Amino acid sequence: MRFGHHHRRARETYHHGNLREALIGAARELIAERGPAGFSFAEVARAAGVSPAAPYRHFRDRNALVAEIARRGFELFAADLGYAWNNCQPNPWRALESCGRAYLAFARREPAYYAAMFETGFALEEDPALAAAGERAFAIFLTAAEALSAGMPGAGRPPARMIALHIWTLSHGIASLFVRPGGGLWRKLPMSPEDLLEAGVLMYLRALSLGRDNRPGTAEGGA
Amino acid sequence: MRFGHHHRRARETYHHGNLREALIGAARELIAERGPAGFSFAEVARAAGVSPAAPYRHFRDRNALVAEIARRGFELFAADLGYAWNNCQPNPWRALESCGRAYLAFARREPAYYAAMFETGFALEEDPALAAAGERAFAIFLTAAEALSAGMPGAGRPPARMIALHIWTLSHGIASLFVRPGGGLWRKLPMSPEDLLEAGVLMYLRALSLGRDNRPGTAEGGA
DNA sequence: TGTACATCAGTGAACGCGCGTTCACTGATGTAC
DNA sequence: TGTACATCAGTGAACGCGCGTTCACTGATGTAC
Repeated sequence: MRFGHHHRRARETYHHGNLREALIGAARELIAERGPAGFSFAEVARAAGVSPAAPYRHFRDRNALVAEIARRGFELFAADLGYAWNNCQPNPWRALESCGRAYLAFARREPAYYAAMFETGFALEEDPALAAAGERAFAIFLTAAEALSAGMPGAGRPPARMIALHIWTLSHGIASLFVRPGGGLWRKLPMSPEDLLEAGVLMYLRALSLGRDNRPGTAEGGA
Repeated sequence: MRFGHHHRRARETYHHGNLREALIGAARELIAERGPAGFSFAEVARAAGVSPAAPYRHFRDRNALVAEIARRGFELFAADLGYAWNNCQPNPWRALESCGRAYLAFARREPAYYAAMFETGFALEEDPALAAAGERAFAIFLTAAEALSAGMPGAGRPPARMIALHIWTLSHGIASLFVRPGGGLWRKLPMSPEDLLEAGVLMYLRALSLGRDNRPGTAEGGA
């Protein structure tokens, strides 16, 4: 416990000293390269320069390792979103849109975390720590939506939770299809994902600033 | 070529007679159960009751099989969307929203196709047939958006392609997070995915039926 | 400051297993005559 | 209608490989005295 609890340089000594972190780092690189299903437990041990039995001292199995990465991803994501929200500055709708942009930025900047969080098909509900971290991230969107909602005309306004869900899911759809390389089917997007998102959020919020009376389709004889 | 080209009952004979289809069927079941990465080429052969070498007569490798399933998925998806659009009846915005609903319905009804299409992390741009099938599906959204756009006030109206992208990505985000079991982190959704989507589309189209002057944030002193 | 000891992170050898892929083969099918 | 033949879908045995997991072990660390 003197200074850092272990040698910094690690390796060269029998004990690694920081294997848990090294495993997570190696797994992140492998996920970024080949996706969350693209590597084995043995491989991540090899990448960390350690025997195939060593990881069992730190993670029950491969899934536990990926789940831990997803958990950290959500923590980091929540921090990013909090920063983007920026205490509701300069105004509520800019702050909310900024959260959407942070979603895209995160998908671009942290492909490994993003993949672990959203592309594993996990039974996430069974991991309370992971679910809680996810909740914390979503809570930022909710806070932003509440701040926005508070200054809007009441009639026909959806609940803040729904507003948060709309912006979240729109951001998620754009990130999944146009930011992540896997969704790269749609390369011919005639604008940046950020512009697509901004335009969508702008439209959405424009409607939000109105009462309920203005239904679409009126001009076309909507049912 | 007399009637069906081969025996119906198949097996019991040396030649399978319809192995290609049988492999696709077996793979679809395995994907639905365990995800697009959750089975081996040998396993799908076993499921089809055939030796592990047999699939090589029909697919170059596992990826080619999954790609073929994705391709068929997009064809089926395009058909569903066409049906949902229903020739712009009863009116343009209902028709477009109906396409969004079809997106959710497809994700729910065809988990295997959906997973093969969107959850493989494929290098899809390298498979022209697959890319073309994806384009055909998106084209329905585009047609629906164009029909809608044609009857709207021109000022501040985004291009039809952008409208189509907004509804597509919103539908995709909701389907990925709330319809697919893997996204099941968010089980506490206080409404059905369909209602969430409908509300979002409604908001969006409400803004669409206005001119550009009504910017959000006006009441809050938007920048 | 020095020694004995408990702890536990990492070792390396071992196991059985299923996978991907190849190969020469076999036998059912359809067709030419 | 019958026979010979070309085709090619499916066989099954074989290969080397890496994986997941276990186990008794080893040796570095920190601590009690």
